[in-house]
Amino acid sequence: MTRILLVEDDKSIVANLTEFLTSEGYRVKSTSGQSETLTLLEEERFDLVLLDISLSDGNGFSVCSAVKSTYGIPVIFLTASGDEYSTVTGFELGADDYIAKPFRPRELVTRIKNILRLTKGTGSVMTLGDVTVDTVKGTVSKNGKDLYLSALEYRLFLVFLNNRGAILSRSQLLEAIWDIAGEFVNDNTLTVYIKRLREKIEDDPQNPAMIKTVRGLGYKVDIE
Amino acid sequence: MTRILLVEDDKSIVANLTEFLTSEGYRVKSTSGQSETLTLLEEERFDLVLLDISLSDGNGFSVCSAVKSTYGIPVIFLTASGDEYSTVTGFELGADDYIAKPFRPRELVTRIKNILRLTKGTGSVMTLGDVTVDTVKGTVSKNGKDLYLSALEYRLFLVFLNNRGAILSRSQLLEAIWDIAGEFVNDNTLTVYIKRLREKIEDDPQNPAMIKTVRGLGYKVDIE
DNA sequence: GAATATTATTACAATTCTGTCACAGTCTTT
DNA sequence: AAAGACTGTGACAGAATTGTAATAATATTC
Repeated sequence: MTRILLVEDDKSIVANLTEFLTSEGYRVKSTSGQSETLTLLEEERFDLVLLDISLSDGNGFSVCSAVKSTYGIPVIFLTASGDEYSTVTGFELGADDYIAKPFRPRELVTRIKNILRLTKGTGSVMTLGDVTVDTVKGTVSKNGKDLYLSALEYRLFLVFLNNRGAILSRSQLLEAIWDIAGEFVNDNTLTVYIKRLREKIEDDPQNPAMIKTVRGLGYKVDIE
Repeated sequence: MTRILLVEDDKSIVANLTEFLTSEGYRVKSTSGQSETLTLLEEERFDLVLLDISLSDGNGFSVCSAVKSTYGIPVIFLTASGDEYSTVTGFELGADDYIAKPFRPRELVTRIKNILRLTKGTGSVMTLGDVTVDTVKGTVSKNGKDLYLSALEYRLFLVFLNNRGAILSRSQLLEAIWDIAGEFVNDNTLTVYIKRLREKIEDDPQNPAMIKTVRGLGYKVDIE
């Protein structure tokens, strides 16, 4: 069920669009003011925002940047035709698409589907057991609780995540992490980092479930 | 250097668009037939395809699905105005955007930039100026030379990269980075991090080209 | 079981990161 | 031009990271 927030002053457009989008299987809520919109966004989760630029109190631009940066929800601008400035600025503010009024409802739906398809791919979240990595934000969490990995631990973890099942040799791992300036580091350095990483992500670091030792060959990730 | 393939029968449109897009800094090649297009795509790599639907031999739809499935290059449809069928079908075939003729060249450029931004995000490598971020490896480089960003600097940079063009307020940025435990940090902390980040990624940190200050509002990323 | 090789752990300085302060700039308004 | 608000900078301690060495633990081989 896709939830759409329609931010629009014009009552007739609200009525028409709500009816049409609902008939297309979307769940629609509408607001008209800037503060009202931001309040509703805090209370409820939406999948997409349809945003009229000419809001009565302030303009839609500030709402757009707030929506994009805080919630990461895709935004489609509804704009008066011929208002090229709006188009350009809208995109620069992070809008994902815009459509000029008057528009055909069917085209709007098509654009909605398209944007949802395009933006879905941008959120890159990987999981290993109960550990989640958001590579877009650069954050790691375990059971919803945030973990703090240092820069090198983070990169080491990513190497494992992107090579699940493969046995990674010491030299491969060393190369992957410490290749920055062709510097040589102690071979044991890796061992220590493995330990530190395990201590942060494993339930029982002494009996690691995620990063397994393959004696004589290296390390590998077993589980999905 | 962004390479665009323009597939269009109308010679005057080809001439005009080629000139305009070239002046905008794009590299443009054009073809007119279906087979010619597919041949050129095999020989050369393009970043984006502008595709007229009404090709003389066969229609543009089959070219579109070929481009998307074989090469994964984003496609923008050029369509006759009012041809709603084209719009809908085009999107369903995997087009990333469409624009109705006659269109303003500037709007086309805006859409081109937008699509490149949206589709670039899905891959693992993002660029801002001469700085490249590989979110799969967790590495950052500038002109091919590796940069070392601390964990927090890296996350701050990612926030900017994923919200290009948007003005990000101090509180938004603070929230995005220091929200891990709901701890409160000094407001100036962000200022200092901005400075440190600029010192690592900017050519001239005193005159930042990537992370711009928007006085009274926050910061934003301007360039592509 | 003893010897050996491999991996794990602990501990330790050197370095870097992190957050804050005080103050120096800069822009805007009056 | 002066005042006020906002942003940038340098410096500073405390904390964390980073790499290494020494030592312990474990598995493998003989």
